Amino acid sequence: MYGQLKSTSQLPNNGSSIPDIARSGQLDALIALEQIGTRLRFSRNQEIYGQGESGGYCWYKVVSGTVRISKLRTDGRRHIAEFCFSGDDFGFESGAERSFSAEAVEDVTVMRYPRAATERLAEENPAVAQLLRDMTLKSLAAAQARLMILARMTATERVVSFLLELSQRNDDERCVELPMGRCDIGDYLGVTVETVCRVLSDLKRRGAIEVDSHSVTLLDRFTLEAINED
Amino acid sequence: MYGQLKSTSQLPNNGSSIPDIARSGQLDALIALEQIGTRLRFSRNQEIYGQGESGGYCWYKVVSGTVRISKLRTDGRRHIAEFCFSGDDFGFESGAERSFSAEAVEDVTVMRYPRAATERLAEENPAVAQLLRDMTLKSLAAAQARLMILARMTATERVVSFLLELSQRNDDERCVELPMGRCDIGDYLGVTVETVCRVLSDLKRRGAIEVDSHSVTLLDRFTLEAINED
DNA sequence: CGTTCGCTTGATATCTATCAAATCCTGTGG
DNA sequence: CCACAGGATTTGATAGATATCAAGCGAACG
Repeated sequence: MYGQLKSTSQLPNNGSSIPDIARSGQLDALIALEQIGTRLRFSRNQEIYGQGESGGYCWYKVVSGTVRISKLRTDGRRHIAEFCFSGDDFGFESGAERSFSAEAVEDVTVMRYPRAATERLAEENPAVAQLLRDMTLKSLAAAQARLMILARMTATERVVSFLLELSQRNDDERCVELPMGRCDIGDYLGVTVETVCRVLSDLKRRGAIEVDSHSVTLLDRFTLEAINED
Repeated sequence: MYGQLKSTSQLPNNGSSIPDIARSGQLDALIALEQIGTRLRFSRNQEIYGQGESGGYCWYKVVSGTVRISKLRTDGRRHIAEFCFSGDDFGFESGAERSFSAEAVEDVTVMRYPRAATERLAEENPAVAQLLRDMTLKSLAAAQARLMILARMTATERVVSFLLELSQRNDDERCVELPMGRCDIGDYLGVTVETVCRVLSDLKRRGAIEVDSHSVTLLDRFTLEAINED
């Protein structure tokens, strides 16, 4: 669906033609970015990049599959900062050293973009620069929304907000795929695996959802929205 | 210390001189941004902008004082996403509508920058664009670090990480000023006021800190760092 | 001087983590 | 195709942490 686009004619990669590129819009910006990317495949649980790795020198886009961005603390506690699905960008970091690691939740294909080339492109093409800013802003908004959830919500509210979030990213509003395990969900929501299971079972008992190992069907959206209110 | 700079000669605001501005570096980018800002004052608890307000059309920088970025849920629970001290930028949002409000914790002076002019500047001057991206990236990193804290840490760990965070932003490493109330701290850390008090009292009993209503002295940094480990 | 608001402490209730065990999947090899 | 091993999921019992409710204290302010 995604991947390396072939329409190269009007987009020379050398930096000598600023005026040409500067006039292109968001779409051309996207195409220009595609040009400098490499397509990569990772299998289940394989590491895409590791915490502490020196390579803050690129960023990524999920082509297909699911990626988790996580951090392991010295005491063994793990936190998942984000799940990335196809179309999502990840791997932006300010420092040179990665403070998170990225792993494939299931078999995954990603595009990797070198940072230097991206910066160059951004310098030449304001539309690219704005695109990058928008991507970062979007990530920021998502992180802040999650701050709210983790700060104050109960386990049930967290799980429900997670299910509703996933359902909004889906074509099918009723059936939510869960490519990640219960443990991943727990580490994402800041609760234990057991709590995730108990909440799911409880929602099932109440008739709000149907649970399967790798998918959930939202039966009573009204109840779920009520739990999630706001 | 901050404020509207006076050295205007080489920085015309009309958009007709791209080459001139395009060659300037980060410092000039900062100066260029200062040019388009307005200085404003707010008194304690006064609203700088409100949740739901249409004006995502500007962003701000704290000149002096402390600002809190918060969100009020329909059920009355409040969450503070961020405290901003002098030098900090705030108010970046992707949507047109504000999803958070900003209020003065104490008497505060800020610079306000209109978004349209900023965007124009970013389009003309790649250094400005990169500066904006870096600011956003910095906010993102801060938000993700806090995600970790809120997701998995105990009340004591949260309070200690808060104190250490504040002390790092201070000149005086030992004495931490607390311009915000205990309730604000609780809403920032995702715990109740009572819990904040209890943790502070406990740390005091253990000899790790000295507590005053509006300041804390870090007596035993070793113990504090140990609690905060990682 | 009294009022009010913010801070602190205590008692209890509630929620979630932890520990333990049973059951269900999934992939593998026969 | 089936049996089996190992991990993931689910459920139960209990302990621990924090919220909630309640009351006392203290400082700022009219």
